[in-house]
Order: sequence, then C-alpha cells, then structure tokens
Amino acid sequence: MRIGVLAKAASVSVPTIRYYESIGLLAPPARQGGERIYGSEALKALNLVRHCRELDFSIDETRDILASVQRRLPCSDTKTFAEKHLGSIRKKIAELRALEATVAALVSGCETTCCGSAAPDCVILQAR
Amino acid sequence: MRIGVLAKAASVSVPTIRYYESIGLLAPPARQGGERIYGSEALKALNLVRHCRELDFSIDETRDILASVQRRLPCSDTKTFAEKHLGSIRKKIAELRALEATVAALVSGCETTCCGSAAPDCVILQAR
DNA sequence: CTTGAACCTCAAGTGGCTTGAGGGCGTAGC
DNA sequence: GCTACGCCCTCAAGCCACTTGAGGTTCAAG
Repeated sequence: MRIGVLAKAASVSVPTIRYYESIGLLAPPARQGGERIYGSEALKALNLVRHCRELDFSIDETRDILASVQRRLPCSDTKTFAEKHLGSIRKKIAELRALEATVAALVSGCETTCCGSAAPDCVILQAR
Repeated sequence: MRIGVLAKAASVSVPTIRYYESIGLLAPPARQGGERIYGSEALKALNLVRHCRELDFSIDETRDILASVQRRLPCSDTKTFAEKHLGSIRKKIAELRALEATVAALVSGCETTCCGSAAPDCVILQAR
C-alpha cells in the first residue's frame, strides 16, 4: 500500500508518517520507483503509535512500548508504562488545579477590591 | 544595574532576559561599553512578566497585559485576560481528567483481564 | 598587569509535528 | 503531443519559550 493509503487507514497525516520514519519510530519500508510501499504490519504499528499518542505518551515512551510489543514482552511491562504515565497525568492535573485556584482567587479579588482602577494597580498583577 | 543584578532581583535567568528583549517583550535598555544597563522600571516590567509567566500566560498574552499596564487601561481589561485564561486552564483540566479516566480504566482492565499475557494482546494497547 | 567573573553575539537544540518550496511520475482528457 | 491533476519525493523552516554552548570582550579586584 502507498503512503497515502496507509495514512487514511491509520488516520494519520502523510508528513507525520514520514516524520515518524525520519526519527526511527517506524521502520523504513520497501520502495518501488522511489515510493514507499507498506505492508499490513506497518499499519498495525502505525495504529499502535496513534493510539499511544492519543493517550498522550511521548514519542520516546511510544518507542519503548513499540519495542516491548515487538519483543512480545509480558504485558506487565505495558502496565508499568501506563502507570507511570498515569502518575504524570495526575501530577499535571494537580498543578493545573493549583493554578486554577490561584487565578480564580485573583479574578474574584479584582472583582471585590480593585475593579475600576488602573491596570498597574490591579490585584491580578501584583507579584508576591 | 547590570543584567546579572536584574536577573537576580527578578529571579529570571540572564539569557531569558536577553531572549525577552530579542522578541520585543522588554524594551532594549541603554548600554555602557556594550553592556546593558537597566533602571528600576525595567525591574518592574520584568517582575510583571515573571508573574504573568508563573500564572502560565503565553508570551503574547503577557505582551498584551504589559501594554495595557503601560497605557494604564482600566483593570477590567486585566480581568478579562485572566478570565479567558481561567477558561483555558479549566478546559485543559477537563481534557486531562478525561485522559486520566481512560488510562486508569485501561490499567485496571489490564489487571483484571490480561495481566501476564504478551504485550501485543494487552488491553492497554488495543486501539478502538 | 593579571586573573576571573560577568558580559557580549550568534547558532543550535528541545518536542512533535506542520507547512512550504521545488521537483518527479503516472494517468486522463483534448 | 500537451496539459492538467493527483500523488509521491526531499529538504528546510516555522511553531513555543526558552536553554545550552561556542567563542570572544569588558569589568572589577588584587
């Protein structure tokens, strides 16, 4: 199958496929007259990559997952990747919730104390 | 004051200050023998920039906020920026919470159904 | 006068692509 | 034969917000 067909089949853009190849995430396929020709294994791999990226694994993590799949390692490995990832997602959520609280407090502070004054004096802009 | 002093006073790295100048976020200061010399206004501006960046405003948003401060616009402007920002923080939190739920479900799915099988068959890696 | 810290500029690297320039091949219609 | 279209190719640059490094200059202290 040509690259455009693979791209549609995996819902990934053509340049993205070439990019994945250039960074060594996907194996370079055979060529016919200069054009890349893919088999069904490439589609499987690309679907897996897309799945990992949708779950927000980094490219490096995706590479590691791909490697453990190709080596048919036990799925406890996969679970370890996922758990670590879950930890970092939760960490980021916590950071964002703290940020949300900070900004929300500043907005309501502005409403109750400084609304109408000039920007340089607004409580939102007072660094601590 | 020299750039190193300014950097310490505002808790910002020296290259970052030069970077802010290069993108037009901070005004280029006077020079003495080729070296940048800053006044107290530069410190105020840089403190404000740092504050905005800590609140995770983008550089462009920070630039707009800085402009509204320098024009002494009413602080309702500032509040509008902050509210818009709060909206995008909340949106990102919602996205991450959905992602967290997805990954957590995959991990517990792996624990109950497939733990021990080979990675290619692990439920975590089954794209939908 | 020498040393060492602090300063300077410019370029490249980070992540994960996207976009664009400039060109080749194959087919379909006129 | 000629043109237009659609697909493919490579290479380079752009996005964000810096950080890091190379290589060179200026300043302050001893």
